[in-house]
Amino acid sequence: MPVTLKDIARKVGFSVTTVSRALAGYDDVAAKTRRLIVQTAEEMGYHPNILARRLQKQRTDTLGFVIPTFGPRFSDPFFGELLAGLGNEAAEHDLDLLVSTRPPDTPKEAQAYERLVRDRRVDGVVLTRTRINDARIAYLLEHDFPFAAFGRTQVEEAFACVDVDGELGVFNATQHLIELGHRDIAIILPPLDLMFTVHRRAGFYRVMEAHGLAVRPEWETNGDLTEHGGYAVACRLLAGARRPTAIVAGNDLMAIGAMRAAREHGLSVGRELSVVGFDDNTLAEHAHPALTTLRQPIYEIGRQVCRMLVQILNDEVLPEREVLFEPELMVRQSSGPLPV
Amino acid sequence: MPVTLKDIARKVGFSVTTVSRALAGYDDVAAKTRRLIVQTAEEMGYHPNILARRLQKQRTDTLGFVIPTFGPRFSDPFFGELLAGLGNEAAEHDLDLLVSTRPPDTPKEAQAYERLVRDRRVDGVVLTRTRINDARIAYLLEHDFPFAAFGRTQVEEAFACVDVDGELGVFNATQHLIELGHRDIAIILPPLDLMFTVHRRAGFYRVMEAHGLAVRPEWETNGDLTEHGGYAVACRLLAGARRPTAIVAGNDLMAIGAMRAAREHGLSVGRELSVVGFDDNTLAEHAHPALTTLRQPIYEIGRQVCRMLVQILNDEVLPEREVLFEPELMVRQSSGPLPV
DNA sequence: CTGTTAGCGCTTTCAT
DNA sequence: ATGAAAGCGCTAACAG
Repeated sequence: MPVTLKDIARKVGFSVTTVSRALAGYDDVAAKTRRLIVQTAEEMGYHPNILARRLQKQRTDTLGFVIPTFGPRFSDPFFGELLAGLGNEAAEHDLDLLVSTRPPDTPKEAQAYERLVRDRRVDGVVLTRTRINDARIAYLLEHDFPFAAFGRTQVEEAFACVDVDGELGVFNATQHLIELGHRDIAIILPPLDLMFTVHRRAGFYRVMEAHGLAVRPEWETNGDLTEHGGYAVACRLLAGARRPTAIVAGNDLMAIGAMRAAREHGLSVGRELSVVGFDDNTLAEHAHPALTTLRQPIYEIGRQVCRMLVQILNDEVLPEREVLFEPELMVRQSSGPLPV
Repeated sequence: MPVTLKDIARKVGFSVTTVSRALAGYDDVAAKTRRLIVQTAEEMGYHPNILARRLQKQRTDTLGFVIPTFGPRFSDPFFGELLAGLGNEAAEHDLDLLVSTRPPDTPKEAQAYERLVRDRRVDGVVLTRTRINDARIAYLLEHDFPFAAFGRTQVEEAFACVDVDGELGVFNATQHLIELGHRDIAIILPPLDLMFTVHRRAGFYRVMEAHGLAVRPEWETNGDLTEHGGYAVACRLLAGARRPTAIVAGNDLMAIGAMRAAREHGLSVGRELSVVGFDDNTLAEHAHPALTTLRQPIYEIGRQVCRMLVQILNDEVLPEREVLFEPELMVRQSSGPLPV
């Protein structure tokens, strides 16, 4: 049986109240008494029952995070890094992190959020991969539940979020291709319901237009953010009558799939076909050829989102409601000059 | 303010106790009363305060999982998949999953476990990457705290665990290389303190001996399980006076690093140098060349470990204390016949 | 079948 | 400076 306040109180001959206050560091306890209590607690190996404390304080001191997964194999290293950032920051604030994995935009996912919110299992939640019409956000807003998101959205109400400037990123990456001489550029966008697709698509259109290039409709495609998806879409792209000379992929995983497709079509990546990705996950550098991509500081983003959520929970005013990071173009060997 | 039992009791004119029992499904409540109560609870939108319930029951209904991470970038997709298995199985038992990320075998990691165990934040924990002298296991055993592990170990006491037969795996993979004609085989083992290194190493020695081949000491190396680590070790291996014709890597990430090193040394992987990995993560299939590796059913393992832990928590007897999966050799293009 | 009473372990008025 | 008492919301032993 663990030691309770009552046990200590009995031992030192003071009331539970006084023991509680002494340990909590209130200043209305005699110095001598406090010393005695603190030392006794130490000796007895006292550790507060957090369940009791939580009930009393009506706070769980826990944050929730539902990771969007497709199959059982949630492979994107992206989430691992985000999770680490979130968790480490949470730990610094003495908060626990409750994690579950659910397929996005499904009843199962909705249930996971309901569980967190209406059963009050957590004090706040972190969202990622925001969607254009995001039921999660609507739900959280409606229930006035604290949250912060990695990703902006289009709802009226303002909420705390962190994002990477995907429009700028794709603009820069595509411009890099154009500077290399490419004109026939295809894009494999993420799924259309995702918010960051909107930005990346906008960046693509903006840069193409800026250079007087047309976006060929059959070259604007969508993939599911997996290697397999990228591979499949790239196969279609390369099987067409007219082939693009460069492909902008919505993330590194799809870029890797696209490179594989290129090889199978007998194209040398970086020479006959250029490919750029987005994320700069650890694979990118070690892929063959090394992948030109846009670096997102995911770990930092995780920390930042968490920090904002903590501020909300502490009723602090956020210095800025929306924090935008700039992706950094990492030029490697998967992109090269247009062969003449 | 959320609806409480008291609110319902007041409304229906029964005591809190009766309401509690009716809702809990006890059969000592009049059918009519129960119907009234259940319906009223429904109408009022009642949801139990789980904090109160937890305090009363002295159970958290939560499982803990500390992911071993090195830098901030915990990239191994391995953990993502394990997490999904764990979390989904936990959800089916109505348990929450508390996750944190800590560098293995450090004070920070020890603190994370103490937090979970002595603050009673969870009912049980899941371990992964067991170590030869595993302080975590010693700690949990000493405190009689329920846990289940992915990975065996060498402590006296028995505990519930799931593992993959790494000895068999490496035996088979290496045998595959030998059958292809390879004699000069190097191995990049995981760090020496990890338990699975012991098994994989044993498999390597056993198969080499079975074929009358010597293990050259300078070809038995260790890497840190990252692409970078595999790359660095392979570079050393390939810079030696005498080169191996095949490399067995401790996991897929290191194998990918090794392949990169090979390319930089002008070697064609699968022809001039064969490489095999371990895990079969999603990259393996999409790497270039596609990686020959050993498939571990990580997601299933996650579920299994969780299932065992749940059984322990329910005081059920485990059908088997140790569950061993067989890895499956996936032959792809990174391994090929020894060139003549 | 239902209610009374007690208690999980802690925090927090409010007296003294 | 300290203690008594109440209460967070729920469950459970015991009466009746």
